[in-house]
Amino acid sequence: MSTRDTGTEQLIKDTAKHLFFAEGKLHATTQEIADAAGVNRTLVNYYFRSRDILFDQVFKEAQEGFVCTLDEVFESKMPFKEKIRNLITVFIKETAQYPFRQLFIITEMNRHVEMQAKKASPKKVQLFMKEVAEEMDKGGLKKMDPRQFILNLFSLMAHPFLTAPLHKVLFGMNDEEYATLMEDRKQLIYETIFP
Amino acid sequence: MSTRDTGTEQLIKDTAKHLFFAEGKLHATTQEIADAAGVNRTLVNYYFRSRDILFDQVFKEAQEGFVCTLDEVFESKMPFKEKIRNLITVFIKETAQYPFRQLFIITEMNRHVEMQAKKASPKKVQLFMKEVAEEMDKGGLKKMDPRQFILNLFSLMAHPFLTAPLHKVLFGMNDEEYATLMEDRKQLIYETIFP
DNA sequence: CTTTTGTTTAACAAATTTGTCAAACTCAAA
DNA sequence: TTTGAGTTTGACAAATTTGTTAAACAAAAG
Repeated sequence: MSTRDTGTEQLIKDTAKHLFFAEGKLHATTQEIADAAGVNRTLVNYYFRSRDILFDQVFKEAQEGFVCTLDEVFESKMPFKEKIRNLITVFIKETAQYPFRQLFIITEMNRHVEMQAKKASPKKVQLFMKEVAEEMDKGGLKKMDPRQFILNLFSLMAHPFLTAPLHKVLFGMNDEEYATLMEDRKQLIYETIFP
Repeated sequence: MSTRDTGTEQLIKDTAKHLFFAEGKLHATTQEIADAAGVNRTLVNYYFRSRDILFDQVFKEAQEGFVCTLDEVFESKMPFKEKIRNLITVFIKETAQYPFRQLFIITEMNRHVEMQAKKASPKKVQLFMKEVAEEMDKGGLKKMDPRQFILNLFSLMAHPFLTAPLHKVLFGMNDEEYATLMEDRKQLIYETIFP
């Protein structure tokens, strides 16, 4: 079966990603996705057979995209501090665009409990943890369990985006003001990690 | 209408909270809630009229419970550092029990966009921000936008619980090991905040 | 014991969401 | 222009989830 590529398949997938990751509509219906994409709902079935398959594809790509982005940073050969600064920049840029992507990954992991076991590709994580540990030995970093360091780093980067609606209310800020606050965090996180 | 109080109404509500906040089943169906509670599904309608009303009640109580817990800490008269240490202890204890509560609040806020405006009771937040600013002036705290400090604090406390399933896989840890890691974080967060 | 009132249950109806199918359509190739 | 493969659409069927009703049940009141 050849294809004419009207771009519809990609449009549906992109729209789904936008609803899930950017707007946080974690359980959007096929009708909502189709409406947002401006196409007939049936096309979701035509291109993806079922809602679940669309979800699975989006989920898979989300996970891969996330991992890829991080791998590029992790694998680059540069001094530790540079690498972290780079990570912060890249991560915050990505998260600003898709603040709910991790959330989606997490809630989907909750639904498919069975797959929690297999995925584990901890090699690169192990490698990064080793790098962190070495930096601690060198004295460039406060000594602690490297996993705690990683948790700190990702918490500081990701959480303010997840909780944006909450904090906008609490702080009485509009979208633009909050975006500025997030931009300022890049430097701040760096300074918090490296006092 | 008087009541005989068989405890069923409370049981349903508690079960819903457990599914939502502890297990992260953010969009559990009434049947799933009833099953988990071991009661007939119809009772959900008998006691709460509709699924939405149950959701709203649970959401409201979640929000109030969360705010109450924090208020007690914020309003206590004690030195700043003590207050923070107290906050960390209380918050982590609560979050360990209900790791997805904030998540629920956030995703529900996304659904009812209209109510984002009204809720704002920023008085206590303002007060706490002022307290943070004073502590910075005194030199007990690195100078920064108080909002950033608050974001840091809550990110460090909350996010590792939200992302627990993800990090258990990445670090290859079981539930117990991860719980220990979380317990250790209390002290670590304190030291990160007050270098 | 009977009645009354509140609770629980099962069967049914309504609403929502998803999946299927055939017909209509579009565009490139023959 | 005609054909044909892929695409889009609307109508319909199936599945899932929610809401309603009447009858069965349980416990306190009379």
